[in-house]
Amino acid sequence: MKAEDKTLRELTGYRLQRANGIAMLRYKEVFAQFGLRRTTFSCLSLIIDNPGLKQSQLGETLAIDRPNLVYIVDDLTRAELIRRDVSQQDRRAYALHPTEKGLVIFGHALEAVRRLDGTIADGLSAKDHKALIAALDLIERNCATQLAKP
Amino acid sequence: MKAEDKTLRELTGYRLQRANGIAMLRYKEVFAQFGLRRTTFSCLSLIIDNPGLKQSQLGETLAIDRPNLVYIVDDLTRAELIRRDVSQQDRRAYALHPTEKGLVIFGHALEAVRRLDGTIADGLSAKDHKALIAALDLIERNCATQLAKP
DNA sequence: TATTGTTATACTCTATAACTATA
DNA sequence: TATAGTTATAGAGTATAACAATA
Repeated sequence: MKAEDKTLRELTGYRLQRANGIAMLRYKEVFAQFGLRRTTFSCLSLIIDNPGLKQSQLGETLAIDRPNLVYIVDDLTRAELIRRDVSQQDRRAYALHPTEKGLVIFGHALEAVRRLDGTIADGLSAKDHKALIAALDLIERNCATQLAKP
Repeated sequence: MKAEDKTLRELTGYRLQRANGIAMLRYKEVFAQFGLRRTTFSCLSLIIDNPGLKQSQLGETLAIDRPNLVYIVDDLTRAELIRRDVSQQDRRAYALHPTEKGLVIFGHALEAVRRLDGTIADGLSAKDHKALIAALDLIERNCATQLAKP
């Protein structure tokens, strides 16, 4: 027998968290099929879109603290999906580049993720889907400015 | 200099995860003001809405595995927000009830969470907000049925 | 001095297997 | 045998402080 969550159901944050929680389980399954996790998938995508990227830029874009990137980048490097070259401009930093293998695997993973993306939003009209994305962006902006205040 | 996330931006899951991630940081701040965490807040809410609830029912409703509930319920009990009475019908189970203190603290926390709920959705019309909730529910249902298949 | 990446560490949430006591 | 709750443990993601090398 399930319990009533009527108080919680009135809260936008609760709905957001529930939808995100269960959706991420589905994405996790897909990522795993390619030896990836959510974080390694996102980082690989960014490195492909921005070859030569530094870890600090990766972290800034994805809101991942620098210490936590170390393991993620190690993971991608061990899997030979990216290589780390010492930056010519700044010998403290690494320039991250995708390998051939990284490009191929990411291509397949992205295809599968896009398929999943379609199924989780199945039943939403194009217009409603656009409104959903706009609403999520608004929430992100509202929360970011509120966090930035102090 | 931030990196381009143009590939990721096309993905519904990425938008959902970003919005949820940053929103949960805001909720976390509010919960902390009342000595709560996201999970203890949700559980306390359910126990108040369903006095006498068993842990197994809590877990079923919130999709929290039974082992993980032990610490959550311990936490609420230590804080004297709930009490655990051995169930009369089934001596293996505990009937969970809010204490007076639990009711008062939850009341204040709920008020603050509702205020935050308003601010994170600030800029959404009532109609758009309703559409957002409907879209999140649809995603949750789509993902649940897909997970249930196997 | 400030920044890049690193190490060490800790907290939260989640996940599985194996146990106990009741049913 | 099945269920309620527990213990132990491990995997993820996230967070802070302190350090070396470089700018």
